Amino acid sequence: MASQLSSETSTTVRKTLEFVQHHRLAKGDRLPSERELSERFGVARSSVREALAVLDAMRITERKPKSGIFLRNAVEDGGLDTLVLQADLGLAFDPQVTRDVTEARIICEEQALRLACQRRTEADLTKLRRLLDAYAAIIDADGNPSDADVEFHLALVAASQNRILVRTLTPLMLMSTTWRRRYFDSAAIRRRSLDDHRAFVDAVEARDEAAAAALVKRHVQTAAADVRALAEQGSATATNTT
Amino acid sequence: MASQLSSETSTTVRKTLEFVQHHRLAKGDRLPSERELSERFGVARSSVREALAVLDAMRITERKPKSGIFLRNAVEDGGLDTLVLQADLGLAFDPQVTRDVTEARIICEEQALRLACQRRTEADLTKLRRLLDAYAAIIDADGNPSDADVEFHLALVAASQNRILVRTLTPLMLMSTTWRRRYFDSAAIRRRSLDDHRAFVDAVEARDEAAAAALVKRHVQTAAADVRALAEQGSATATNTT
DNA sequence: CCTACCAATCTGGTCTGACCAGATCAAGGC
DNA sequence: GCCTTGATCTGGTCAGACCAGATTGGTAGG
Repeated sequence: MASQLSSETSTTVRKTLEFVQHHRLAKGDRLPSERELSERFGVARSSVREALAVLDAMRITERKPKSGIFLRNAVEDGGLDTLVLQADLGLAFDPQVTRDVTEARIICEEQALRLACQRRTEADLTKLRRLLDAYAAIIDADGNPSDADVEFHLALVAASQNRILVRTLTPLMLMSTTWRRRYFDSAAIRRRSLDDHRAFVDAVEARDEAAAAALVKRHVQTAAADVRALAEQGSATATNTT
Repeated sequence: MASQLSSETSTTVRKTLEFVQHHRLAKGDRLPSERELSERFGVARSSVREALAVLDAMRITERKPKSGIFLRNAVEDGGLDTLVLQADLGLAFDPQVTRDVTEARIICEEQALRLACQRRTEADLTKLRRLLDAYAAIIDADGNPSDADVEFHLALVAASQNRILVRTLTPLMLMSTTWRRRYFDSAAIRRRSLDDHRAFVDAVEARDEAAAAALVKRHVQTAAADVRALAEQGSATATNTT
């Protein structure tokens, strides 16, 4: 969640998170008052309050009436939405986080694919083929397929007929793909990714659970390793991707 | 996420969701203007705007400047946070949703427990034993252990050393437990739940993956079945739990 | 010197009203 | 009938105000 908020609210959320990180605030610490934040950020208190409502809803902060604003979870310890928000904002990540995301994605996607093999409908297959074509069209036009990649993976999971799994994997996918946007710069990788996707659909169509499970494991792990290599390479010159 | 928002914001969020449901609004539909909502709900526009900021962040609505407020996802199609929010607000649920949540929980918790068997530390075991005692104390005092239940399950998952899995399961746990609050009214169920929890810790300590996996599957499925029975029983008199 | 109490101050919660600029739409001119 | 145009509506943002409870610092009493 938490993309494309109104500009002012979005920037205020960002500034607040940066404030927390910069001042090394931890769980339970108190933030400056709304009035001070509004002055510090150069926006009206109402704008600060909108940002705080978002942070509150994300369980990052807690506003105690007549008392103050307290950190509920450190930014590093927030919910998945917080992480997606951080990825959107281009903030840096603990390498451990990317490893955990990869592991979680493999767990959920593998089981989802197994279910998909059992339950996929003809409509699912049709949709997947269509997304496959769209994906191919994008890379033929030399575009960045990161959004199409998310859409495809989620459609694959949706074939499990479990909408909760889709919603669970959505933030994980969004995070990975934010990181992978640069990664898709390589034409070879785009092509390999498309081949993998085709193999997914074939396995699901053939109801071959074992093949699907093995494929997704390799696909995600390979991609994650490539991203990690790219990140380490990049971190020689820059600490984060802002 | 999205519990314990400030009272006004929370109720306004609720009213807005109810408005959407009541008027059968679908994706892309337009909501009344902020000014009209504020009048309709009897609160100031600033309060409406705070609620809309939350709904925006949850990707439920989209505010197009100078144009209007549009539904991005139908309430039924929102993210996990939306569902947790709905559960918090006591709104009704599609039975399919509870089934999907159960399935997703089993998938994630089973794999998390397997990892926990491999990676659990002494500190994890100490914490789990402590939570077990706290749980026992609560049911001895005839209290409702739903919060302790969430805490225990999440600690169990945390022993997998994968923080993303914890965050992924958090909303699923929160949802289940909101539903299960009534369910814990039965002393027999509270006792059985405690026994299950003890067995979890024993299996993780013994690093017995197969036992842990089987246990969690049975535990979650049994609980879900009981809740479903309770819900069907309750729905004879009331459609939802408001 | 320490404690207990009280008032000034600070804080979040909420409301009112205002201005801006772009989107929308209906009325009027061609 | 089509296009222009201006009134109107919308979200975005701001300033300032009041409330009531939490906090706190200083003072009076022990």
